[in-house]
Amino acid sequence: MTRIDDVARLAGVSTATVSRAMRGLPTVSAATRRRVLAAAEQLNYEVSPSASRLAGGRTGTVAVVVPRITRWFFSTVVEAVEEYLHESGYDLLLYNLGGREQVRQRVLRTANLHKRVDAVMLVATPLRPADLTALANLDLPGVTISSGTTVPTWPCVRIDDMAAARTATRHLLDLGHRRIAHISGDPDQHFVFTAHADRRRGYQAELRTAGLRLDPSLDIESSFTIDGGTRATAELLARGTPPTAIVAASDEMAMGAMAALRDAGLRVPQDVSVIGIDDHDLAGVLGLSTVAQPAAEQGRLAARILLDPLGARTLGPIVGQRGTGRDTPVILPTRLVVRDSTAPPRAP
Amino acid sequence: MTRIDDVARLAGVSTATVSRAMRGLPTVSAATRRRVLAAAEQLNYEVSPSASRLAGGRTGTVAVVVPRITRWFFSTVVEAVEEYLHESGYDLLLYNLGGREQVRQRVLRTANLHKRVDAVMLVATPLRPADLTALANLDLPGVTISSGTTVPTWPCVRIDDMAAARTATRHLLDLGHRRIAHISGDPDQHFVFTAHADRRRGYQAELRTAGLRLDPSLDIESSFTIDGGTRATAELLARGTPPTAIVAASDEMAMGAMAALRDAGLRVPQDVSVIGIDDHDLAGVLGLSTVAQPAAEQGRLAARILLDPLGARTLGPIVGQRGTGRDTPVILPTRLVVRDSTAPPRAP
DNA sequence: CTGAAAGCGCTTACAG
DNA sequence: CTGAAAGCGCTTACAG
Repeated sequence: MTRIDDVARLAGVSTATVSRAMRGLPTVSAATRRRVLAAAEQLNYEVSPSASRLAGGRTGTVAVVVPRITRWFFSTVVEAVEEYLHESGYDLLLYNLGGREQVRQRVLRTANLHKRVDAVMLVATPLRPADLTALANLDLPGVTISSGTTVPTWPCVRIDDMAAARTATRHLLDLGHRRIAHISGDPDQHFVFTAHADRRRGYQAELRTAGLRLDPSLDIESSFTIDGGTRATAELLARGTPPTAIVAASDEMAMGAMAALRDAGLRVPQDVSVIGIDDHDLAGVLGLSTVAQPAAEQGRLAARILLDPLGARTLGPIVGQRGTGRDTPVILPTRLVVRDSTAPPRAP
Repeated sequence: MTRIDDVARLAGVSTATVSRAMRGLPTVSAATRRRVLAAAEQLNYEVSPSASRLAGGRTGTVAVVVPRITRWFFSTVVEAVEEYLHESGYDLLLYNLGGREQVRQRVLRTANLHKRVDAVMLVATPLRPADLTALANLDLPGVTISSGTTVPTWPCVRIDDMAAARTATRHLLDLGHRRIAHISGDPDQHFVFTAHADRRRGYQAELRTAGLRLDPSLDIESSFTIDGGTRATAELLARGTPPTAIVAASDEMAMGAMAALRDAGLRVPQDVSVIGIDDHDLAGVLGLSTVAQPAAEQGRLAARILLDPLGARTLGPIVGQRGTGRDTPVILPTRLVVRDSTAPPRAP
């Protein structure tokens, strides 16, 4: 395997100069740089990451932490982040928490990360208060996606969860619904994660604005998954008169709800309207109305915010960015997408 | 940050002994090991990966290459692989090809990988013949998942694609269908990737076994996605009398087909039956009949086959494994799952 | 079973 | 703009 001194010899310079030229440092004359690059090319030389990391203290690697890569939001974010990182010359170390407490510990506790990566991205990762301080003390650049996760000194990219839920609820109100249920995630008291709470507040606020009373029996907590949607809806139906419409806190929950309604012999939207939040890849196939959130764009933007201060060769401005997210979160817009799962309630 | 000599000093041994003790080498006395581990614990010491890699030549990292992490099969495989790798002490470097030719080049061409990882896993990655030889010459352990990708010297884990398609087709025949269409992936002549070809052969073989003539107008090539399924089905319907049933080469294609049928005013299964292959997370919600393949298990198994020869602390035998995949592929079983998208054809 | 010493292949002050 | 030399923090023969 060719090493730096092979290139140095061929180019007739020192290894220090090769090192500088390869990294594009400005302190190398154009002619020398050309000679070095030609020699590297000719020898098919590639810098050894291990040696470079040990000597330089930088890893060229970013850790991306997601709860479950199999869910739409996370795989979509990771796809966008992977592209941005690789185009910027960074590697992506994937950590999929998958609900394993040990993994959370290992990943989030200090020592593990700061020797393997230059920066950390946390995607909608429920954190314990202790994790928060541990991360803030990590002395590593970081960024979070989604309001659920906020590390004191890290910038954050997200949507306005409360507004998204308000939009969904208002759509149903506009159609004439008055008996509107809400199914959302299950707030684990051990974790700091506010996305579902914000969505719930949006649903409630919009009903209040419309002058409606909140009916607690129409507001169900479950988990943020297809199966959670199914269970929440079954519970809802078991409680008596069904609502005429359901706001689900995610598209996956909405899909679970549609399945539960079908199993109960209720038609969507004739008997019950359903709306989600996300714009999942399959929302179109299912005819699911939803409030779309830009998952890939949140990923790209977060990647850029993370890499910029590292002096990475980042990829130009991103459309729609307002602010850097460093002091205040960057909030990306959502938008209502009406399909076939929502319609006016039947005349009584 | 504590280094190896801090630990050595505290434990009263040399750094060589600390190194050996930390890695669990057998050439350390129990008493010494205990002393070293206690010192490391006390100092909160963690080996520097960069230094360890440079000195030892091992990276403790595996590259996992997928075409698109957002698709069901790939995210499910990656989730299982991530768990196995991390439990075995390995890091996972994610490469999402995403159809970008440059990325394929960068990832698959020699120099890039062999300095950053100890091994490579390729998941259903269409390869050019030139890539195949490049990888075989990489001198790096590797494993592939799915018959689409076969690197000469690498073991392979997959299902029997032809048998899966036969099972799907036979189910429709058993229900009484005779006019059965097939929609599958688009074979790109530049790539070596045989999964769709194998599934097509299974469909055709089963029809022939039933004594039916093949009707080329019922066999459509499209892409392996939701959208591909929609387009293929629209094309099918545009060709005249619709079939009474469709075999889709993947669940995502089947979902696209269901959407296209609905848009055309045809009901599933009353007018047209649809069956897929996969058992996608959402197949249940959609009531989609399918031939299930064990994605997570293929991932786990491939990870194990990859790590075993590296002397990794692997995690015991995996149920259902037959052979090591080194000489002949490991073939995992599929099974028919009947839901609501398949039914007998209507009486004419 | 343990240690002294060389070496892995770079980057970085420092000096010029 | 360029080079000589030290050093990054480990692992690995080698010797005992």
